Amino acid sequence: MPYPAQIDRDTLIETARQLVEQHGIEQVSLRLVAETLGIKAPSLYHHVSSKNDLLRAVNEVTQKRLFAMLYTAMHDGDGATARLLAVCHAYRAFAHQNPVTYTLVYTPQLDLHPPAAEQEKAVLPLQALMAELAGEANSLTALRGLLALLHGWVTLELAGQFRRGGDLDVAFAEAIRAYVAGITLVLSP
Amino acid sequence: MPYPAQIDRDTLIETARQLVEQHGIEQVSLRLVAETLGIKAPSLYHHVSSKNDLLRAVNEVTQKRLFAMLYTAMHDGDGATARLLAVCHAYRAFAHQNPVTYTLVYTPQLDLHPPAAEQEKAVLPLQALMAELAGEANSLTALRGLLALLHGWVTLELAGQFRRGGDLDVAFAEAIRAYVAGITLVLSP
DNA sequence: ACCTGAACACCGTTCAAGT
DNA sequence: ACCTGAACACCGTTCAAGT
Repeated sequence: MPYPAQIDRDTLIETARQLVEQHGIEQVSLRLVAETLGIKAPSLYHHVSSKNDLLRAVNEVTQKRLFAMLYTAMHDGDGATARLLAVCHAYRAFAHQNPVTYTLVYTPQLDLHPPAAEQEKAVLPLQALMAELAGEANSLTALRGLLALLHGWVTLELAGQFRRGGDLDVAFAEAIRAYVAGITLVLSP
Repeated sequence: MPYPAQIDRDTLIETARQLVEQHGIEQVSLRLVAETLGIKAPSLYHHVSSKNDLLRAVNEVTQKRLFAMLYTAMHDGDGATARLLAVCHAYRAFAHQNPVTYTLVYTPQLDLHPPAAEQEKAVLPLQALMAELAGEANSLTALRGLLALLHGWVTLELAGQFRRGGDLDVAFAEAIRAYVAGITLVLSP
């Protein structure tokens, strides 16, 4: 017979997301998530099919939030280069504000990735911006290199691999500007 | 009284490394590692202090093997640019050949990283190469950007984020050449 | 329809006991 | 000095039983 639902899928996902970001992925068990919601672990299986399914949903949310930030930033400044730099700084800021969940999205070898189709759609406005700098034909390559530089930079930063001093804000801006200058030079339309 | 040691630390680490690479990090339990070595799980604690300690040791080995490959490649070709491109291709090849253990080295949020001092020493010859292109004063920034681009590219590739077609070998080479051209331009001595 | 208690097979880790 | 069996507290997951 009917039973008043105590949680729904979205609050479950959001609770899990916050717990992961706060305590780290290792500390988050289904029992902890359930307890935070005031129910028991087996009940979670009415809303997600497995822990992996839950984490995959968390990653989808993280990715959506990231790209939302990027597209907000994309309207800052005049000209393609200025808008691109704003996007890059927004990207890095997001990773710094969400170190655990950001890392989780792009950690390979665990099939926790959001569906590829989602990712592909989300990235199109950014590719259009690259097309302005490197030409239509080279926009995909230019985009891939940019994403690699952004992701690699913040990941190594978060992994504590950039600890030899220097102003990382300045260095990041320089590395980005070098890459952007390079693609307009090497790949220019 | 004395007891003939059946394993030593190095064979333990190497066995764990191969199991992780073969079966993925999730599938590798201490009981499996022990069984592979013909002993029982509790015995492992005579050689490592915890599973994390073991994985950290595996990561040290992976990092040493990676940089060994890079420095072999560094002697290929004449001129700083050619040698740098050889290093970049060696880096990517290593990641493709060791997808799981490579990923594990640079996965943040789990304190599995090799001691920072090791990393810093290993990277010096590569920094010297960057100094030839971008000048001594900018070599650290240029190095960080290069490592970011390399790590980001292979990670996104391994995470299945570059699935929209195109020749990834060519695109990788172009992205690297764009960055190298950019640093000599923007950061030049 | 949703939630629970009890149970399953696993896990990392500890430790007294064996050789 | 090294290895083992038994045990501990945990984990994800299943399922019959409750409302």
